[in-house]
Amino acid sequence: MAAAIFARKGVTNTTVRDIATEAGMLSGSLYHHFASKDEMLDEIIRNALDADIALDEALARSSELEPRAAVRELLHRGMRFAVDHPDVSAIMRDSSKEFAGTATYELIRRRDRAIRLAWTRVLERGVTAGAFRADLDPDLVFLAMISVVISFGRWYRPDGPRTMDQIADTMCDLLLDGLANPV
Amino acid sequence: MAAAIFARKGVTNTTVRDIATEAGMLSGSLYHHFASKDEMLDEIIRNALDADIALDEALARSSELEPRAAVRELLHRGMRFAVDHPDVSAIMRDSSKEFAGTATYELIRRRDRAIRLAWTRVLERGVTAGAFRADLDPDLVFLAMISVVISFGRWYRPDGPRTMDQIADTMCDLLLDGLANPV
Amino acid sequence: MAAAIFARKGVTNTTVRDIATEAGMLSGSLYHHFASKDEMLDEIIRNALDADIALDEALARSSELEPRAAVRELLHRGMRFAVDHPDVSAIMRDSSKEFAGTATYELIRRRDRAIRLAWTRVLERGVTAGAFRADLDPDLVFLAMISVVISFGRWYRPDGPRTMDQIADTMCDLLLDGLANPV
Amino acid sequence: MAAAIFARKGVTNTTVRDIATEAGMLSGSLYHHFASKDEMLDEIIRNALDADIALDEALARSSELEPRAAVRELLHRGMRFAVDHPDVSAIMRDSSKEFAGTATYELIRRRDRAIRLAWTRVLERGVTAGAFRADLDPDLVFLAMISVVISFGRWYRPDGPRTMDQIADTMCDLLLDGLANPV
DNA sequence: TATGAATGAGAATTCATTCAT
DNA sequence: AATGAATGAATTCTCATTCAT
Repeated sequence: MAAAIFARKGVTNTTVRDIATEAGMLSGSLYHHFASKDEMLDEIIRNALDADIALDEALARSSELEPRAAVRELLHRGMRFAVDHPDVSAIMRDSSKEFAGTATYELIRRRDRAIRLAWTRVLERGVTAGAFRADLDPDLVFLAMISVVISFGRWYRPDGPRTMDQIADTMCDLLLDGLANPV
Repeated sequence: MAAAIFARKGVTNTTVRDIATEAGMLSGSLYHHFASKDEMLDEIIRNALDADIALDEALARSSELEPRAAVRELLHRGMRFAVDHPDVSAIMRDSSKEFAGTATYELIRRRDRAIRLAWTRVLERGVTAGAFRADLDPDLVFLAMISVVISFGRWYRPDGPRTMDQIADTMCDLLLDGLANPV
Repeated sequence: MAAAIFARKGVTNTTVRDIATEAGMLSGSLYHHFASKDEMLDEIIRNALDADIALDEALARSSELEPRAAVRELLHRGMRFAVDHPDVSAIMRDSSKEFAGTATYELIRRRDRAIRLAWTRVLERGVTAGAFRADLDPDLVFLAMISVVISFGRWYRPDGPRTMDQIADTMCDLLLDGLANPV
Repeated sequence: MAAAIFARKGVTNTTVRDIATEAGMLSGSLYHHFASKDEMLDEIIRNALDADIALDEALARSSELEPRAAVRELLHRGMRFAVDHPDVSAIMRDSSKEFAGTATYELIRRRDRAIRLAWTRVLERGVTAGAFRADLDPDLVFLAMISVVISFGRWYRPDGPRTMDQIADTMCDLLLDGLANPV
């Protein structure tokens, strides 16, 4: 509820009164449920990320999938999060600068690191296995892929013409095999 | 000067006093030079975009490059803008929600449309010429590529180990030919 | 409360802090009760005028009084308003220029028109009935009488030596029969 | 020049920049001609009133006119001032509250007293001479007449259908002989 | 739990005034 | 004399937060 408003207007531009009105009460009443606006934000972010971070960290350790399938898995997972938590995705993508330096922000950075680690493992294993090209800087490959996932949340509409899975598949096709026809 | 602070802290979180202090004066003194905070932002965005939009609109009309070269050109152009105007890039990427509905925002949207049109033309011609795969939804290809360009501004550091051109080239290699080794 | 300060110092010269201090609170606290300084003024004016305008408009339509009695009635009514709403009278008389162009100002002009219409009807009927001189420009007669009513609010003191009714009666005597002794 | 702006917008609502712009210079440049905004106002008022006050004070002492003619003279004189000094009239009528307590304001009050004195003398002599009715409170007669003069400046337009002298004559007719037809 | 009144620390903006050039 | 940059105090308004009821 508050998450949706944070996502729509940005965290700073959302007033406590905005949230209270949406919740059908007065702004002072919110403080019976939350200690502060910051705590509301923190709870929203934490609820969405805690399970996700655990998963990412596990993923970085295990993952026995074949390289191409692993890439597909990671891309799907990334997009799935944006679909499951559209508000939190929007807040992290568009507003996180507004709370830089807070514990909440650190949580987001921890997740970013977990994701980077998981992807890096997958990309390394692909190269080692000969499935992936060795001439591409793996940092940049990661950045390209995560860019697609991050931006996905910006334009994806659940009621649009393509399902998330179709989109993820197409993006995988593009990233794995390229836009160009083989010569 | 103001642009850098807007970029670093977000537009709403930047106070007029922040800008004035950075400029070595008191907040009221700024109004000798600008009519309002909004006007300051508008001038910053407009200065950066006016020339760029003209270029994008021209590009959408002409461009006789061979498809692969055209994709390289567009990616370079996009990243070049982020390098030349890092603050404006950051503001547009992270803060534009904060001034949705203003004339300044409309300017940004106009540029977005010009860019989309230019890319779309290039991708269509590539498919027609047989250079690009016809099985990939061109909207999604565009979105993948623009995602890479947008996110590029988020992590690129001018004093980093790779030049912008190297990064752009690698991203083109990836997007054109794919991550996977041909079988 | 706010009305008295507006009346004493003028609207522009009254600060929100002035009003808040008088009300025993801080300036920001006023905004719990009013959306803006303008709204405060508007409510003050509107509360005083709404009923009065209705009355004036009714008066312009009906009124079957004998001409001399009708003039007395109008003069009494005008002065009565200044006595009942001394602050609003003062604001309208001395400060209305400060909010020219607002909806509040239009309300005042609407009342002015209603009053002029009511007076004009009375004066016309008096002339037709032969009770009033036909050689005096009725516009000027109206302006003379309304001038007396408007200025009345400037100097009348409720605790002064004469009651409002006495004053109104004297003014009627003067305006109806003149200062000079008949020859 | 400044007087016209003060008159139109009110003193407080007129900025030094408004005046400077009208004078074709920048606000700082005005201070080579005037020490302060207050001084500008003071000079404007003083220029108009100094001669007038002297005249009023002389009038209060001398004046050998016959009572009816004296009333006509005073009314004409009052309206003449409003015609000759429309801006100063407007400032005194509408804005003087804004500078209550200043030396400039005292000057205005001094003129008010001189005028009241002159009128009072005339009215007293008229009653003594049997030309004016003795049953009308002379304070109120004065207030009625000065009200007409003050308000005159509010609505008089030099390019209107009636000249000032015609208006003054009609007002004298009304005030001296009354609105009602003699019975 | 909820209300509604109040707080207090800013926020953007205005404006008379100063002053070096 | 005029400019243009800067000042600093004041103004309206916002908003997270508190607290008695």
